[in-house]
Amino acid sequence: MADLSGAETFTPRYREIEQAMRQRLAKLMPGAELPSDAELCEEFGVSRMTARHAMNRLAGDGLVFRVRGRGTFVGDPPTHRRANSLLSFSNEMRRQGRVPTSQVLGRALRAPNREEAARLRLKKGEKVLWLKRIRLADGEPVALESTRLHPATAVAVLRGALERESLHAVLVRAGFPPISGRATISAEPADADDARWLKMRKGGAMLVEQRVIVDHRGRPLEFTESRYPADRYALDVDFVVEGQAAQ
Amino acid sequence: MADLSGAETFTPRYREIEQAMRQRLAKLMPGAELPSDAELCEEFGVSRMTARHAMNRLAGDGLVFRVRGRGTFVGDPPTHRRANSLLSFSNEMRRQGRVPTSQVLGRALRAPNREEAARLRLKKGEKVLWLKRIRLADGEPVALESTRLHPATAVAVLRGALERESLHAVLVRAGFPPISGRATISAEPADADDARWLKMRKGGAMLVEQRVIVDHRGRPLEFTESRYPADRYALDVDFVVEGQAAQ
DNA sequence: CAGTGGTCTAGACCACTGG
DNA sequence: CAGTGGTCTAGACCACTGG
Repeated sequence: MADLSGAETFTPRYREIEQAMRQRLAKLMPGAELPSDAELCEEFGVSRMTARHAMNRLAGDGLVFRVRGRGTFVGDPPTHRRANSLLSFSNEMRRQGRVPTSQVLGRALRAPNREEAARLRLKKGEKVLWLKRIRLADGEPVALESTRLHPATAVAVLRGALERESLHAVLVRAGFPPISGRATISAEPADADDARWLKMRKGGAMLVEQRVIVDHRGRPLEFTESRYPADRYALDVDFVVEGQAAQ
Repeated sequence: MADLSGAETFTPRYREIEQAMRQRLAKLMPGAELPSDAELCEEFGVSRMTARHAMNRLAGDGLVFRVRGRGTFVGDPPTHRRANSLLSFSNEMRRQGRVPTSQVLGRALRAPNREEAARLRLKKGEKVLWLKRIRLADGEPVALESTRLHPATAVAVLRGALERESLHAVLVRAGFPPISGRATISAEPADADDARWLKMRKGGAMLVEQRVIVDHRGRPLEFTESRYPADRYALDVDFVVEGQAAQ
């Protein structure tokens, strides 16, 4: 049995250093000099490879930048590298001044297929909680959503009133706060299901988003496919041009 | 042993391994197993930390994934692009081990329409440099791109050999380095132009990306619409769940 | 010059997966 | 069980920056 919520206590040293530095960074000005690798080794009692591991992770996040021969410095203010933030459908619609509702088409605990097992990193024998919903804005159907959840969340989700409250709210309350994720966005022709539930023509263009959302330890919580009729939805993405970012 | 002969030619060992693996990856199926760290050490004659460095870079790019206790495997098909960090089309395709080419359909300096003037913040009387290209990967048409550039870039872009070099390379050389931007992603049915140039059925699903790219002062450099046939392209987006971001 | 980060070695122990 | 990737050590030489 996979205990997603369990007390998994091991934290690598580089992670501890990274977290300590994150806290320190919040109080410093951009451009301020940070301890050298050698100083970090001394302070945290680790070898240089371990200290570097921590600092290179922060550099990868854009929080610090490292200059050979000079040192390590606090990066630019976080408004520039503001990550794209995922709104729950409910919050997103409210922000647009529309009233979000959902219609639950199905909810069941069942055996995963190969893709579901891989995406959610299920162990052999674990089931997946499947959830299919229509998402509406002001009563108009805007998306058809298939969500597959890690079985650890099953009790909370099966009990939740998903017509009224957001899935993310249920997950947070159950102790599985979704933190970040990755989405793949593509286009597809509408299939019979799309046409039926979203009241559109079969073969019409759909925007399709598949996303995996993970918790604070990077463990997959949900794997969702959202299908939007082309004329009812679009996504905005901020980006940085490669090779022109910090350093 | 590291090559110490010439400073300008120095390539770290992990870089060499990384490049060698990139080439190998292009020929493998997603999910295929790759050499273990130990095997890479033997093959390339390096220590494990160096082999790991190379493979972890590939993992960071999503080209491979590593599973503790099992091994390292080829990642999902690479027609996906990390939308948060914008690669030039050319670099993106090269990273996937494909050969990028372009066919320029048109290039002209002309009066902007209302949207172009607004997006590029043109002053009254300023023209827009319009550029229409088919982007190909290994000879297969993958996108139809309409780019509108700020007139300041016109001289450089009109002179550039865009069949062979990337637009971004031309902009950088001309002193207009693209830094960041915002994209809006939607889906649309293919129109007659899409059908003609991309060799697809009219009305088929297209992934449509509109983006504005700005320079380091936030001034708009280009406004581009890219149209991808649904079955030949997808975008990846990393995100942070709202209200749960680290720090 | 002393100090910095970049690269690299040759080991080690660990948790984990599969047969 | 043997094999995997994750973590870590205690060294090393390097190119580079500044004073």
